[in-house]
Amino acid sequence: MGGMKAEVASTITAHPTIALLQSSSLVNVVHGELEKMILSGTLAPGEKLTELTLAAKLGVSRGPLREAFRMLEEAGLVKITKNRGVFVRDIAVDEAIEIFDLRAAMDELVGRRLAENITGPQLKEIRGMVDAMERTVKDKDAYHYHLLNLKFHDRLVELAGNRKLTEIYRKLIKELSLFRRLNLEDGWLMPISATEHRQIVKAIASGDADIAGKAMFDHVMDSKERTIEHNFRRQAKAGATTAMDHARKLASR
Amino acid sequence: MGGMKAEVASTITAHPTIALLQSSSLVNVVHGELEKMILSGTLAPGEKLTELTLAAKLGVSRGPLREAFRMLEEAGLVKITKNRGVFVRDIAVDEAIEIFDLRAAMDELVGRRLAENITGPQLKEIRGMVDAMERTVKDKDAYHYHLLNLKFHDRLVELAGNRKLTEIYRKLIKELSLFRRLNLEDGWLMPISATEHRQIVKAIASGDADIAGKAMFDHVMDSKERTIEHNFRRQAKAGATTAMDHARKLASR
DNA sequence: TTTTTGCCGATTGTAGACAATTTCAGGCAA
DNA sequence: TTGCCTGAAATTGTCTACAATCGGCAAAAA
Repeated sequence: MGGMKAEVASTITAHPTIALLQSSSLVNVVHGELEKMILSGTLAPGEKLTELTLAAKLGVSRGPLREAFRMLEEAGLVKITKNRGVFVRDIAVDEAIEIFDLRAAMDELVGRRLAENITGPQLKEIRGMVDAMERTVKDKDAYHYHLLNLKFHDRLVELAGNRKLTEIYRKLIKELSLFRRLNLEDGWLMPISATEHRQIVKAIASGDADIAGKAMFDHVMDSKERTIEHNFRRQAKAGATTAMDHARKLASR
Repeated sequence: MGGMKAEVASTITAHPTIALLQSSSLVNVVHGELEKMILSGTLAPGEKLTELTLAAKLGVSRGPLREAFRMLEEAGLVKITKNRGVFVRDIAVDEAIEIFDLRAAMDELVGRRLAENITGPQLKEIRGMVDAMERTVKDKDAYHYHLLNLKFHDRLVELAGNRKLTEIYRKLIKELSLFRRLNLEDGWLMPISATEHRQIVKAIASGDADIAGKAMFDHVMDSKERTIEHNFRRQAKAGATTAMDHARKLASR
């Protein structure tokens, strides 16, 4: 009976279900759950998150919930106002522009790194992703195009091999998702975006850091222009004339 | 007495002391206090932060403290391990390198923006900062040089006019300060760094975005090389001399 | 009416209590 | 010695209770 413990002790990772329980406290679960709800729009920008209500809905007490709130605040997904409560954050146009500009600089770095270091199999992988995206364009499947687009860029950043860059990139993408509630509405720009993706891969494959960096940079900036423009059209339909001029002015930088 | 309500109602901000109390809860105060202690080294990398002990020392209960912990974790200053506790994070060399690379890309953006948009008074302001730094070089005052250097770069980022960029830049700088306590020991590179600062200002003043961006980028990358190199030397000598002795030795040259 | 004042319900801020887990010392057997 | 069990102490995870604050409503004053 004393001989079997050695194998157990040498096990680096326990059963996946056990490892899950070890890492996840209520705070982590609640944080993940809230993040999902916010990113999916179940909890809309501006919406108030009442502690007691949410705690009851999630089946936890207020303690863990409040800790999760603090994490989400630091991540920029909610805003906490003392004695008033927690609200899903709303990203204004000018902040979205700032994020795009920052992302462009980061993606330029990504392009440069990939041009210098990407391996054959990795190149094949991202080519496959572009192929998949083009198929969704043919099918006019805007939803899956959107998902693949997110995945494509996320993977590129990941392959650049800078974990801090990846971490911040993802944070920015999450914040941006609070700006564009247009997720499915941007189908009209699919073909353009898809073409640019081909060019990006080509530039990376060429091994020229300058060209690859510029391709990534330009792609993000184009994406910014299209998104802002789209947003301004939406607001125009809603009747906000002053905001529209402001948005256009900011976008023309 | 019925005529004064309009002015009162239109008052945006109350007395500063009241506004302070309105914005700062125990969580905010504790968070700020812990951040100061971590950044100053009072709480050293790797150190364990025990809830009960800290709560007693700060005079609060565990609730607010735990919320502050979550904020610090999200900011990358501490690491929380379930059922084990909270630890001041330790930045490894490879992570420091990643941060420098990322910072370089961001500062390149800063340089480009400043070259395009900086105003006369702003240019004068940063020239003044460079002057002040050169005076500390002459005085061999490494401490104040260090402070001015931080302030100089922070101000440049701020002047670039992208709040999201500023926010993330500051977060990175804080994390970087957890990478070995070299702060005061880097006096030996002051003259080089100071010269590069002049070049940066000159490049910005020229209005050429490419040149200014490159000046900023190169400066950060040089800084990275020097810091990493310095770190290696310190580790090599680590056995014989303490950090204090090492610093004194360098300063007395 | 219009404005103001005071109260009440709802919600958040903080503290303390209890449960669960880890850590570590000491003893025991191989 | 080495390894492992065991149990107590320390520490963290979670919940509940109480205090402080805010927003709105109704009654009183102008």
